[in-house]
Amino acid sequence: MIYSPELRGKPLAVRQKTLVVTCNYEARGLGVKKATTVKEAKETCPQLVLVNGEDLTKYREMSYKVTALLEEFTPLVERLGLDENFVDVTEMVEKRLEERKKDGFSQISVSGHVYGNQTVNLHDLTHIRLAAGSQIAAEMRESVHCRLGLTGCAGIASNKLLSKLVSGAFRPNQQTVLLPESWHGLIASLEHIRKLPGVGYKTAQRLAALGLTTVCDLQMCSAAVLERELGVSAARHLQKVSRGEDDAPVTPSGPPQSLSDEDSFRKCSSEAEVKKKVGELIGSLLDRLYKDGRKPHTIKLTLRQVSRGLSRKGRQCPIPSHVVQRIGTGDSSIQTQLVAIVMKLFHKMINVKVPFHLTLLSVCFSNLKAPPASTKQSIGFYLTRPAPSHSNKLVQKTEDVDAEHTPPEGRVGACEVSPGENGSTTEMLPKTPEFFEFPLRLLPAGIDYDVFNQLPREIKEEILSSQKGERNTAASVWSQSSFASREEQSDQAPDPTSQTPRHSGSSQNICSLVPSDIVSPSGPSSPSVLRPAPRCLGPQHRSLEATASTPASELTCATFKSLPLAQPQFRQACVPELLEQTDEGSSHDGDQKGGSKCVLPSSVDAKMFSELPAAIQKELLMEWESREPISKLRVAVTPSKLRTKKTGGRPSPRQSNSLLRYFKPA
DNA sequence: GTGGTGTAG
DNA sequence: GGTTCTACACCAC
Repeated sequence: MIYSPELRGKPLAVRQKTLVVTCNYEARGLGVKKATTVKEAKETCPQLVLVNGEDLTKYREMSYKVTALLEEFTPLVERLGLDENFVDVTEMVEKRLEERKKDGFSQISVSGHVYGNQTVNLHDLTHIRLAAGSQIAAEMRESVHCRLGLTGCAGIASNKLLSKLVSGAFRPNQQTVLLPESWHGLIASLEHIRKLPGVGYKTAQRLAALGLTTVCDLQMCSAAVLERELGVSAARHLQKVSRGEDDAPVTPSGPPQSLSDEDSFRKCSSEAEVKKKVGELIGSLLDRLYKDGRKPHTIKLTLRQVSRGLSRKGRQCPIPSHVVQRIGTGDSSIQTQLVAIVMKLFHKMINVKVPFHLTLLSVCFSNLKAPPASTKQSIGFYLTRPAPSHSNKLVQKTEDVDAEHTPPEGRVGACEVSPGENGSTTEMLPKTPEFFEFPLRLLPAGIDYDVFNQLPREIKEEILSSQKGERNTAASVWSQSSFASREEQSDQAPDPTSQTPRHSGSSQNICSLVPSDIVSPSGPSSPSVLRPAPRCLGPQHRSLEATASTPASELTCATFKSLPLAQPQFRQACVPELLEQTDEGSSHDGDQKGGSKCVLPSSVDAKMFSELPAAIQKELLMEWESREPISKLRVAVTPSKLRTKKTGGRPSPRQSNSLLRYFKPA
């Protein structure tokens, strides 16, 4: 939608091969369902517009922008797939309540729906917390809408499970709070056990074999029976889930732990074909690794054979250190070397002297580590040449790494973990690569990697140093909140039965933010002008759903779900309008193609601005356009401890940067 | 660490 | 209940 606004209002589906993987509300209204075949979907809805969604690059990039934006509010953001995030807003809520204690919380009210239409008791501190959480969720949704042009739902509740379940109660682009008294009604509204998070097809089958098909069945089932079938751990977990209990913390996701690429096909039965396909997969992965900035130390090949049905098998091995070193340097031989390694793995699984028939190949890089400082590349590399395109098989000669170079200290948020409240661990997390190897997702929201890489060094440094020391927040055990994701639930939640709330721990505030679907419905489509983002848009143009839910005695937040469709074009498309919309400061004639007027903020040095690359000019205009409404939403995060379950932990958050400073007249 | 399975979006 | 592209968690070894 963002890329192709002319499609707005039309039934649209995203396909991968022969499958419809998702569709917009217009398509759903005409009977199209997810996970059906393209053929069926076309029969159901002949006017259905199909777009190819096999390449996830744009979705992934937009997805990380949403996560990064939410991380500006708090670092406690956990990703769930590409379009959902849990956000623990407990601390934010506490801070807000502290600030408003004086006036008796008179400004606190619920934003959005209350699940089951339950009455909010503003004398009940738990209700007040959840209400505050809902206001925060609304601000997050607004920010995502303004800055990224996405709409979505959110659910606010006291744990991740409930916030996720309640986030889909009202859709699209709405949010719902779950008060503790209504948890049972929400759980009971799930018509089938399969709707419980964590219960997939296989588990549902096993449970059905025990005669369990509803959540109520699960609640009533004897622990012994369940444990015999699923094992103690899974059984206990499942029974807790069936009671709305979830004590899992919101664990900041950080960058992905692995990067993989796969392709499925009808038939691949020769070694040469395999080698070719593997080369393509590795090529695109090298591009992603390059942007990521980390280096993989393990590689894995997975394949699917017709003879073995749908099951896959794989082999992995460490990547030799001399090969690791060359990854990301633009070394043109690296692809060949990696293909050779993967082909060895292939031969471990397949005897090529016997006919074989593959239907899928997947390559996965894992054990990703930040490169040692000595492998840094010179800044000239980034300023003078485009990133090597391995997938296009361009041969790029890389300059040699500058072994002497030392990264600027603390530039990008080397994240240091101080002892927890209990005095436990002190762990030094790895520092991120240097600024010119800046991982995409560590950039401030709203700044594109490619554009960033074109910036002069001083500006890069300023952007990065302005983030220094801004992150690191404690996830206190007793208070967490999350934003949950969208759910495949009916548009209207059934009337819940009020029950005694279940507590899973101490108070938590969790928001899940789930960017909603592809496009927005009602807006008139403008033919030649792409509709830009944020505050230029009325609510009718895009949809953003945010939900907040509160379980038992805690505060939880909501989930955002969105379906990012293409971003770059969106940004570019924004520019023409933004040029006319900027209302602050003096104006200068822009040198944009078409001679459109460009109005710059008064503090900007027009000459310096005009000397910047066009892409950067556009980026800055976007930034200025979005700055004002954003700033008032930003919530300060108290520096503190950050607990992560993952090894790497991550340096931190982004903050919009004051690029404006660079354009002040001397 | 490795390999397989299950889940989720 | 097999269909796509990822990513991750868990379990056994």
